[in-house]
Amino acid sequence: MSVVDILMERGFIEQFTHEEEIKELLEKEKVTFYIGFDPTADSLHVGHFVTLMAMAHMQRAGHRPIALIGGGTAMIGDPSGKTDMRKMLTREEIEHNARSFKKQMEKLIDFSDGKAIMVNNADWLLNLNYVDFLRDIGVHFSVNRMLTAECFKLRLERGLSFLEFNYMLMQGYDFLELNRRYGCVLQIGGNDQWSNILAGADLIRRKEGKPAYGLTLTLLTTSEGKKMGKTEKGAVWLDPEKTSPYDFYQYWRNVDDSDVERCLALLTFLPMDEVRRLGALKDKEINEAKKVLAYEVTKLVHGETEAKKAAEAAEALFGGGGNLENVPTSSIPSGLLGSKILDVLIEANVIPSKSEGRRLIQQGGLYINNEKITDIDTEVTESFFKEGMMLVRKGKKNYHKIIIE
RNA sequence: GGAGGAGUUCCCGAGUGGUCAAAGGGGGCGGACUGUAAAUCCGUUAGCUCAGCUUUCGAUGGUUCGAAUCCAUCCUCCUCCA
Repeated sequence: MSVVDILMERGFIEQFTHEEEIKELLEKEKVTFYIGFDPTADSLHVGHFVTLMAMAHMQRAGHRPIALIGGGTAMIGDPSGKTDMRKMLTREEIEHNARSFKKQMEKLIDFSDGKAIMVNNADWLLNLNYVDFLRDIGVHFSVNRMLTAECFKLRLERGLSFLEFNYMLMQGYDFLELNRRYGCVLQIGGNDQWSNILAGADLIRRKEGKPAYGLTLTLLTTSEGKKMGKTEKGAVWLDPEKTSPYDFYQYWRNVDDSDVERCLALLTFLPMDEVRRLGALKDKEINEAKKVLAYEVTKLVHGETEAKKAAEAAEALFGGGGNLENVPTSSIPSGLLGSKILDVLIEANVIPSKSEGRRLIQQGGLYINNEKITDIDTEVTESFFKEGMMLVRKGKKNYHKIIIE
């Protein structure tokens, strides 16, 4: 079975520039391909994770991935599908973010012995000479054609600066540069990158007279078409400091029934037979599939130890009994004993404001040690702490363990 | 460069001197129902010492007993003309 078959079976691929040729190429040769990452945050999120998985599948099949950090292009900002212009980042921020990305990628991608490469397009983009670039690259781009590209459509209505309009040339040039430097012949990206990928492949064909290909990956969306990986707290990050392994686990534990199979296929390495079996479970049964999904994805991102801890904590809280050791914990200074419950919860970061806490209690959503709190003026005394800890439940499934420092 | 228009609470979007912490929708949160799911229904959604008070409608000043609403300046964005 070729990688393409694997990727297709698992539902990764959205479109190809040249379907048959790509299949043949990937079967016969070891190919160098690239995927771009915008270093606009200091961590990757679950949206990137699909891409990482595709990259990992490719590498396992013997191909060589290039992770391209868009240090140069981030200074421009990709207008595709965005309604707003992107804020500009400093070089220091970009470099910091790139370092974080690599650490996260190493969980899935083997960078040893040049089996995968990370490069930053700032290396060639930042020193370009404007006129040379226009004469060399600019000539090959037809504005008429660019204007018809899907990715500019929205922005043509809402406004597009010349700066951002150039993004496509930059990305196209990246592909050309990678082709020249590393023999990279394939670009992979999210489906929103289609126009940009085409631009690059075309450019290589024109400049070098050599074939170049592209393919796009499905964007991780729910069955309703909404982007996945968004929570009330924002994106679901791969960085444990930004999204704790427990929260990360819970996110996948709680996906919609209808998304389970898709997620298992895209986000784990489980064999497809198993994926289909789990995805076919009905009603209560599918909870088993969700546990597998949560465990597997957490294991890939945070490692086996963390995944086990998260699963144990969830089991203890929701399955009843068990070990509460790994439940998310915050601590309060002992001086707070005797204070009102709201002050304690604020200190422990369970609630963002007292107003919200008050509302929570009034609506009957706050439990301490599984007893509903009805009095706003409840004082937290030592008797609330069993074996040194107090279990707070906010709403139906939000647990916090509070200990005294 | 010229002429118009716009900037509202997490998002979209009403509001054009007091009854506005600001309609409506989305999202979020809480509750009911459940399977730690979805759908549905109900409540709620600036902060605080919650009776009351304080800060909020691009920014800064001003008019007024009183401004998101009027005036001035500035910033940002959009449209048309060049």
